[in-house]
Amino acid sequence: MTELLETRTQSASGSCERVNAQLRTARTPILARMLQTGSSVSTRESIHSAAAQLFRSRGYSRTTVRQIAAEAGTDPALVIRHFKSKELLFLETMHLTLDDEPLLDVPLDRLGEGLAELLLDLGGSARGVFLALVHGSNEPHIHDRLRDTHEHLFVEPLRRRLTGPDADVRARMAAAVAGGLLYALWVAGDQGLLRMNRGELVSRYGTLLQDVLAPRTS
Amino acid sequence: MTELLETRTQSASGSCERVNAQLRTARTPILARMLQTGSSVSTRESIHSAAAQLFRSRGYSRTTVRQIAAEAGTDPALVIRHFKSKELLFLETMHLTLDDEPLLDVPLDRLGEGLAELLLDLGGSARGVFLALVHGSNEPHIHDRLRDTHEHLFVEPLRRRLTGPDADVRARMAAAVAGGLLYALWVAGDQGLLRMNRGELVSRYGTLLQDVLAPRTS
DNA sequence: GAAGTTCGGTCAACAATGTTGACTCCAGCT
DNA sequence: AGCTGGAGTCAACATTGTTGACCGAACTTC
Repeated sequence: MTELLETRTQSASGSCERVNAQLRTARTPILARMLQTGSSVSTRESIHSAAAQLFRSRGYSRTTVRQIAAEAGTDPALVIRHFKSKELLFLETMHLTLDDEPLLDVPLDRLGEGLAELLLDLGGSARGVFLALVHGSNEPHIHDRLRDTHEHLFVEPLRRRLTGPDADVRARMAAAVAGGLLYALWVAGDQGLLRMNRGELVSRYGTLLQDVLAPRTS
Repeated sequence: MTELLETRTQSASGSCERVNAQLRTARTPILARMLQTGSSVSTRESIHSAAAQLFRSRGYSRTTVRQIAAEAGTDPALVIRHFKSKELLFLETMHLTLDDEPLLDVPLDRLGEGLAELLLDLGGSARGVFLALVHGSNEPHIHDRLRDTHEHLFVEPLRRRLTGPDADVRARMAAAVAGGLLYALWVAGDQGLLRMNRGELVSRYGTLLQDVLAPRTS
């Protein structure tokens, strides 16, 4: 019964990295063992990538250590042995970074538009990591991670481009607006915004963010 | 006598569906139960309020059915028997509402400021419910609840005050900005914003929201 | 008034979860 | 050869949400 469930789950989530990982651990044990510490590195790697994929797609509470172990082709106990706990494994796998060059390259009077484009092109794995962090941030350590992420993903790059006594406040407000867009789209799932065409959303949010970053003196 | 009991229950709970459910279940024996054991209705009530408090303060995943039962002075099995599951109990207890009269009373050119004041005065139980919904929205039904809440807590009251072809878009963007403020303060925990004095935050966010709701034609 | 039904309450159990400890196995060093 | 240390396996633990069996009291029906 359990095997049936596991194979079903595995075949349902067919992934190239998973097959490779399994081949690495299962098919070439001799070769792997010959290299230094043996299959330790590669199983650790398998666990890491399996956990990253599962946490991203199913969130923290809905992915189980046994699922991770099955996906990585190993034992639940080994998952805990390598990374001390499920939470530490989560923290080690869920990092949200984005290149801030696009934000630093664009001229200052187009910073809002650049940020809007950046946010609305953000998708795929970034969405999964962001949602996993937000949903999991009931746990104190995950909350800390989300705070740090917000700080050095949004606030710091923006503040670096601004000047004046209230640069910090403007950067934080723009970061809040940026986070609010991701919140509305991904967390709350505002269908009205989701159905808008990208161009108009970029334009409207671009000018909005621009006004926050460099307010017009009316 | 029955009416008296019912009104008491209603005023204590404050939810239409719940009252109907109680009327359905507690049809006949309600009077005698109150006089004799006094347990049936009041246990349900105890479970409800204990669950509400625990969900608000500790979130969905960190509060356990056994904790709720202990707090209500009853048995874990009874918690499930009254409300079909932990998730349904959560959905029945976690309602986020706010009086929208303050938003409807204020003149249109002060709507942004009014909303900003409303948001920044929001605290206490509203914070707990909001965070519980956001954190728990990994679960599909809780996600639906959060979407509905966002829609008829922010979007609808704002759109009702706006006119023009893009009223819906402006309302949704303002709602996203509002949600972004709560996200930055409560979910991400932006220390810079948290440490700002309330007056300046109200002022800055007031004009920001006002610009979104009724953009200045520059 | 007696029998039956219903419903709240209690207890024990279940499967699934994260985690730990005992044990095996094998490479590399002394 | 013998020892050490680390990777892997297996069985167990406590805790979680949830269910089923039983109990007792009260309302309904005869």
